[in-house]
Amino acid sequence: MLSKKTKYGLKALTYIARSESDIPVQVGAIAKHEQIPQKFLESILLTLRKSGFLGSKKGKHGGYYLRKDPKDILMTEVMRVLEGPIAMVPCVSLNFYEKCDDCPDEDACSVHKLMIQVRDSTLNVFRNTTLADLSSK
Amino acid sequence: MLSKKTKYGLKALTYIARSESDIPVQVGAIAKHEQIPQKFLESILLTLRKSGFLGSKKGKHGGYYLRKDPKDILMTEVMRVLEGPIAMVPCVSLNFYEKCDDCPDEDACSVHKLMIQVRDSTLNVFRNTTLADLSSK
DNA sequence: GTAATTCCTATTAAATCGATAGGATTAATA
DNA sequence: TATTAATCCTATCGATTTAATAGGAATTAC
Repeated sequence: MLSKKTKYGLKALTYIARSESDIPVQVGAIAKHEQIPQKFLESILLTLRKSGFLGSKKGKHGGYYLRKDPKDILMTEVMRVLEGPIAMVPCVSLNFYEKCDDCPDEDACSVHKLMIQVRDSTLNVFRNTTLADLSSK
Repeated sequence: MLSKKTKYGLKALTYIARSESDIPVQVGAIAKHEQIPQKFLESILLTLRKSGFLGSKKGKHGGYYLRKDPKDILMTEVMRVLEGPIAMVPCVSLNFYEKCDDCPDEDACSVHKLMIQVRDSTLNVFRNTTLADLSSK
């Protein structure tokens, strides 16, 4: 299941990308239009800022803005920050690899083989989708 | 993340498929060879039996056996029984559809669009993989 | 200096997951 | 028929994760 965090994060990024104006977008506005609990959204945007997708301006008339062109923001990057590993099992993860406790031989493991395929097909989607694709109608 | 339940279930099915003999395979044997807690595995095999993948024989010399040829057991079916919906969000699920509470218009939702693509690419893998593929070395 | 906003940390309630416990039922076989 | 060995069934538990809330500190526009 996709976490609410990721869902909200993607919606917020899309919202900001669609706004296009120079003035920063406020959390309150996003929360209202996308029906997201404001305090929860605050923490999500904070993560997105700390990982370099967003910039922020504090104080009155503050808010968030994109630090890169939407077409340069890949879903692989966003998903890894919000949702974590793209792979369904750590033993096939490219960025978060961990060996299985059980499983003496990965190459003989049927689950391993299957999950590599799933990982690759999902990666293929995320690698070929940018925030610009999401925010175009 | 893939649940342990699914992981163990897939390993168990593979183990049974590889055994090939006519005598039923016992939970204890699977648990031992695949390093799965036996009581947990019992409950998983029970689900797989109730959903028609496995048959069982009770009492001494009892155990589990496949009810279909491995090449006729699709990953789509197995995954739905063990892991639940293949889609990452209910609003793009073919078999477990639910409308989002928020999201007035699915077609305008960026998450929706993305998750349809992920669902389709994952489905493509599961539809083209059978237990026979998993159990072949 | 006041109002509005982001920033930060901690906490909580609920749900899910992985595993365990304890026996009831069934069947082979000595 | 008694014993043993296996599946079957229900309930429960502890740990983890998730989604959300709380409360204020820091910063900035005006």
